[in-house]
Amino acid sequence: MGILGRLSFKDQAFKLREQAVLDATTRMLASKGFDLMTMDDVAGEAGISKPSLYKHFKSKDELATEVMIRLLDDAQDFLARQAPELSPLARLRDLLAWALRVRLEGGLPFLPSTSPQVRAMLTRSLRYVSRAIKLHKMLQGIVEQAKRQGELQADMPTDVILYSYYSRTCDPAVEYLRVYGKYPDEDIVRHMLQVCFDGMSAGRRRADGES
Amino acid sequence: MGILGRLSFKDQAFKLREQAVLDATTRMLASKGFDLMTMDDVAGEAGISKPSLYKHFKSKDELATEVMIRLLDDAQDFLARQAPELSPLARLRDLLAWALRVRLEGGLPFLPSTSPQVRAMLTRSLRYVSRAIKLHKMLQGIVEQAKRQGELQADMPTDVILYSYYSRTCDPAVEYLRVYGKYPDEDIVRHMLQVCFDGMSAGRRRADGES
DNA sequence: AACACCTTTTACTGATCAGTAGAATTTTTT
DNA sequence: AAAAAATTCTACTGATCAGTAAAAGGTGTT
Repeated sequence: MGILGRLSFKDQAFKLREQAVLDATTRMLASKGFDLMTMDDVAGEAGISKPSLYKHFKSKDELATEVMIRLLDDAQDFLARQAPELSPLARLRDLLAWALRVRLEGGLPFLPSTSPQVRAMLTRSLRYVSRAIKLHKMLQGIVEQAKRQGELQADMPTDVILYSYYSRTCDPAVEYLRVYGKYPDEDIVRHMLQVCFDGMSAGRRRADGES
Repeated sequence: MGILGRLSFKDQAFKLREQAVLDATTRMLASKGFDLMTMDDVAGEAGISKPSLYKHFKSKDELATEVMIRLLDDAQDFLARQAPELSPLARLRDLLAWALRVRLEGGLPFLPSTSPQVRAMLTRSLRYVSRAIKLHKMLQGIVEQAKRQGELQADMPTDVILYSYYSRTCDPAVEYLRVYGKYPDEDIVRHMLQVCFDGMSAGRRRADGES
């Protein structure tokens, strides 16, 4: 009777619509933030009705959480696809550049720095937390490698480096540079990377790819 | 008839209560953020009733704006009181350390990085904006001085430095270092300053007070 | 002690918004 | 083309919360 075929076909269409909803949510979260984003907004932006939206995600929290999970998965993918000959520092630079470009293209900040309730919401999701931990451990490994190879300051605790690194992905300086500084996107990425890795003080030379 | 005396006495009590309200709002904003903070919260925290609260501030927006204005005034005061023999870079370090300590003591992040609507609310307030501009110009002068004296990277645009500097005052790394890293406050301040001015990369020596 | 002023309490309005129910309509399948 | 499925539309519920009104209760002033 082709039941399996029919179901999988429906499922495919369903999944496509689901991705469209996630895309719409990403745009809305980036532009209005979680609190000001309404489910009517999302439904309108995705081109479906609110009741249909609830067929996909059973609450606003779940919807936002899934968006963040997809973002973490994308980051994980990016890391996995990096050229293996890159030095640890180059990998970190590369990932941060990717995250900043995602944001500049209307994507989301990576980290739920925004508000306490959003952070609480995410930490309630096991699926989110397990992915965050996995990514964290991966980056921890890279940072420690970079320290051993003399690319990062060895006397700076790894978690200090990592938390600062994460914070750069949601750094408000990005928006200020775009809105008030009127820099093109690539300049913004370049400057953010330089400030992140080299700081503001004078008297420094970039060590780039000295593997 | 002592009318002036009576009025000024009442006024004094009124102003005292007003400061208490601002303190309470600061705490609530720091803990729950603007959206989750209710006027009942603030009234309760300040120990007065909601209608009394509205005798002081005619809306939630105005209340939050006044808190931010007071914060900018405090920053301005801090700058004005700095020892004049400090080098420009030392002044910047000093001010950032102050801002971070304010936050660690339960104060507010300096910058409305939090949400688009909060930023919009603030930019609608002339009193806020004029203070922000004044502080910005002051810091701009200090940064340019520091660049001329070779303390900051001269080839980095001043606005890039400034926006990154502002962002450090509301950097979520602070909270991560406290909650997950369990560092004492002074270590957090020290690490934040080091990351801000020297970056993460290796091969750098601190130039501290080389005026 | 009487008065005037402020504050509190209680209770309300009106708006917004998450989430849902059920009828009408479109699309897909056969 | 008819049947079956999903989707959309309209309208609703219930909760939250900013902001307000008006009566009741304090507090200090004279």
